[in-house]
Amino acid sequence: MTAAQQRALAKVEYDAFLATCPSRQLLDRLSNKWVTLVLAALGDACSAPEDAARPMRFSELSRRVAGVSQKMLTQTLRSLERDGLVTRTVVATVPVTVSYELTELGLSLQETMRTLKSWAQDHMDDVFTHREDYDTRAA
Amino acid sequence: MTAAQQRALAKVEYDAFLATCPSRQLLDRLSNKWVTLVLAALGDACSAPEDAARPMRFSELSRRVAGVSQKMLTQTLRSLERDGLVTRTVVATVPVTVSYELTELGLSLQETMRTLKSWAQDHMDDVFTHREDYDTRAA
DNA sequence: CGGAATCCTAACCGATACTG
DNA sequence: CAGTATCGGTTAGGATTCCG
Repeated sequence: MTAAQQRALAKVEYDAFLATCPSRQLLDRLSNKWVTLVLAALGDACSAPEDAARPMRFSELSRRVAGVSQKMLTQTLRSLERDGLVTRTVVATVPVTVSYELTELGLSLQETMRTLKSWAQDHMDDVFTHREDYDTRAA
Repeated sequence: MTAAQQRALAKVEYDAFLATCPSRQLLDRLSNKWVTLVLAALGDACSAPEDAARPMRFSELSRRVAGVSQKMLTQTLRSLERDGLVTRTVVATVPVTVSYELTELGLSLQETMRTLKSWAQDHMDDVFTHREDYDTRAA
């Protein structure tokens, strides 16, 4: 019996509020700006709904998620791949072509990530106002 | 004219994909495990829907978000307060009583954070399976 | 093009001690 | 109880260089 099968039988109740819960580590990895942005980017590569989650190349992602270093993009994509959220496809052209695409699992999370990104954009002004108020009050 | 008024007139289009966009910094702060857990905790303090977002005391939060240090909890709560996501109320008892509660702004984000936390819990087993597969393949 | 490997600094963050 | 302040280790993550 594999470890996965043992877990399936165990029917563990995960609770990220508990420090030692495995889902806490997962939440940890997901609560990361690059993870959020990469998943959001892979989710809305196109405006057309039918191919909203088309595969993107490394350089394309790099441009879309402005400011991300090569190292962080690679690292982020590797962890997403390992966790089964994205697939990595290599085409042996010269030079090599690598494309990343959301899996079904990744798709189910990407909606939340896009919501989070949108929230930040939509409420930036509100937050600015509150900060000014807070800083004024403190001074 | 205040800076806030100027921004309101400017009707800026924020885009967190841009490195210099203010919303990127905000997304950065929000993409943090303690922020996620604290907002989630403040959001489902009770199981009853009518007071699902009741105020919580510092020590209560500290217990709920297991493993958080005083320092990080304080720091997280301060930033959330400054950004207008939570309110901090001090009652001058002996010893002092401090309670935190989500604002309307915080409430609007808390749903997303709870979704994220739930996702991590619900898909932990999927992720485990993928990791094993990935690690086996690599070995 | 899409990385891997190295170095190095800035920040995060936990532990501890002290306070009103 | 609910913090503040300080120290110090760990790590995140940028810059650079090299490679198939």
